[in-house]
Amino acid sequence: MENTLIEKQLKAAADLNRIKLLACMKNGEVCVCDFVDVLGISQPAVSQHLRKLKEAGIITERKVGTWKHYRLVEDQTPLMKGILEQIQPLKGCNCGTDCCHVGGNIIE
Amino acid sequence: MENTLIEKQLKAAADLNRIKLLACMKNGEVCVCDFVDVLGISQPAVSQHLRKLKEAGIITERKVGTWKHYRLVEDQTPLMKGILEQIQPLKGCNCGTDCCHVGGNIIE
DNA sequence: TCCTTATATAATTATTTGCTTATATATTAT
DNA sequence: ATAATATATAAGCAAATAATTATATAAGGA
Repeated sequence: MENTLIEKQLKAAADLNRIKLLACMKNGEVCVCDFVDVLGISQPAVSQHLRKLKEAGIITERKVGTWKHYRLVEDQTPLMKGILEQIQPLKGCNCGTDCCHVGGNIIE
Repeated sequence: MENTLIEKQLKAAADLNRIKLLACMKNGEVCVCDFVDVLGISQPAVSQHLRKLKEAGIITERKVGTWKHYRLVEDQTPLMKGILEQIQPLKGCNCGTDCCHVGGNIIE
């Protein structure tokens, strides 16, 4: 892996709020609205954090109606595999059966 | 490992100049004067980078006369073990037999 | 169609970070 | 003691980052 990608992924992960986002996503998909409560920051701030993680190739998204569900990509780089292993999953923030006040958070 | 330590170590590692410092130290000890040439930044800037790595518990130092030799700590956290594995050693920057214009860079 | 809801983008501001220059400290040599 | 060398710390500044508020876009329901 090149140093510039290493730097990009490290920078993306090196923020407490984004670490929490990753911790949430370890349990599965999460939608933006839920993150707002978890982090206590504004919705645009959450969107910007998610964009940074997405641009680093760490997460991906899926549109579900008006909502957007984010999740970790399956193929993590060796670097991110190691980092994600050290982040404890954070319960109670990911999409449940009534995520976004509708049902169904299963990836088709 | 706690999230705050994870964040501290990620932040310390998430900088291209500090990645290069770590890449140098993968080959062994390095002294501050050598880093200045490698990175093309001032001596105080190098000192500040090294301090950040030290405060994150990633590197340690050893005084040799007027000089200071820096090296990776032996006991890395699982997080740092994984990260360091992904950084390619950078040759030609670490202390050689005539490091700092004296001899002897062996750790006693 | 219009209104509401969920998210993204833009513009702005505040905070943090990384650099520089200047100065301080410590060790060695004269 | 004084001078020279290596490194650290302090102060100041510029660039990058993370937050906010305001606005835009897109989908769903009345």
